[in-house]
Amino acid sequence: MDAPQRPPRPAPPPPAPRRSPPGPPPGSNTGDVLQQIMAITDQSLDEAQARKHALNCHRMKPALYSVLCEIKEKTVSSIHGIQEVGPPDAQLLRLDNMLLAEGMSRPEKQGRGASAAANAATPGGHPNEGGLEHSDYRAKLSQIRQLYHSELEKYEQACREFTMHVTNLLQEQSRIRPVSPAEIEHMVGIIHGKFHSIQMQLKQSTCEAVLALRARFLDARRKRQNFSKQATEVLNEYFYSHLSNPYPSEETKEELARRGGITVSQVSNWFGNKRIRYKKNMRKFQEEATIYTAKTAVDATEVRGPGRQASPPSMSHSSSSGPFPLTGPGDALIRLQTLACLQPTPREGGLLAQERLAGEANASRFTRWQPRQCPLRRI
DNA sequence: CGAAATGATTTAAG
DNA sequence: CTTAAATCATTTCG
Repeated sequence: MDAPQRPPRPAPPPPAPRRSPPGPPPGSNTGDVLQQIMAITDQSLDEAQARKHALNCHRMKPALYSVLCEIKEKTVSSIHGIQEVGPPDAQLLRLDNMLLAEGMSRPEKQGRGASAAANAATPGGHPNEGGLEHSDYRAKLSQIRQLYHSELEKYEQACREFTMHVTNLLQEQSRIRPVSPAEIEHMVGIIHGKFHSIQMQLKQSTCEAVLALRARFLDARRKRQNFSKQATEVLNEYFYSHLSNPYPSEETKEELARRGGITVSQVSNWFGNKRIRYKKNMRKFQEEATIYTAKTAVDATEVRGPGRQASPPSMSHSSSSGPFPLTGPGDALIRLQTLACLQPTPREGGLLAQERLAGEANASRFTRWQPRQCPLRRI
């Protein structure tokens, strides 16, 4: 069975097509070879090994090898030309950054980054919330992370296996045909590129999942809860006692936030909502206004609580509102505005009333935040 | 259950 | 950045 190397004999015809005695046209030769190659796939491993061995020992092998070398010489330039092109992976970079920021990039550690990000992303977060919601959120985040890493690991292992397989194959083939290490490396690079794109898809979908989760859990609109009585009271108190200029300064906001047990952002939100809604129709707030102005009046005249009124001296008697003691003008203000709204011809009457009031009760800024008449006006 | 109330966000302007 | 205005999503109320 061993066919030791013999000096190449003069010239036997090319590796005769074994299967076609009648001699088909030479063009079908390659087709024949292809067919055989395909057939190898179906053969058992033993057969393949045997065939390989036979091929290795074939007497024509050196000749074939040299021919292949020649062919390669001619095509090597083209191979070089196809050198890997560095794909623009700016997107990948972005995804990586995001995953890193989301605490996704470390395998099985505590979701530290995610938790921090979550806290940072909820400015209006109540101090008490966070326990239950966050555990749920973190559990789901961890689930995503786990899936992500198991998939990643799977892909990486598959990539390694496939790379090794291809490398072995090429090394095996290098006995038959010339295969340079650079070519193997090139092939490995291609394989890695393919797996890289798969990984990118994985990262992208992970990012999407995280974003969806975030949108679902961290959007405070979905988990809104009304303020406590205390907070509402504090806010309304300030609002109606500074009706002429309901724009608390930053320090005042902090004070209100502290007293109401809410955040400064929430105070700002509240005042924004309150101003616009009060302006929208003041009639609705008349009762509330009366209540709170009366309350502040009581607070201002009678020292009810020991600490209650002592701390905010700048708030209790607003210096900007002028000298009126809050209850009288405040009340009158409400009445007048209400009347103005109820006038059949609100345009003139309302403006006149408002201007007269403004003139009487100082408040040059008074008219500023109430530019429009009451929305009763329909034209 | 539907409407009102309400806190938060988005959009646009300064 | 702050704010007015519009809008959203939820909670509360009748």
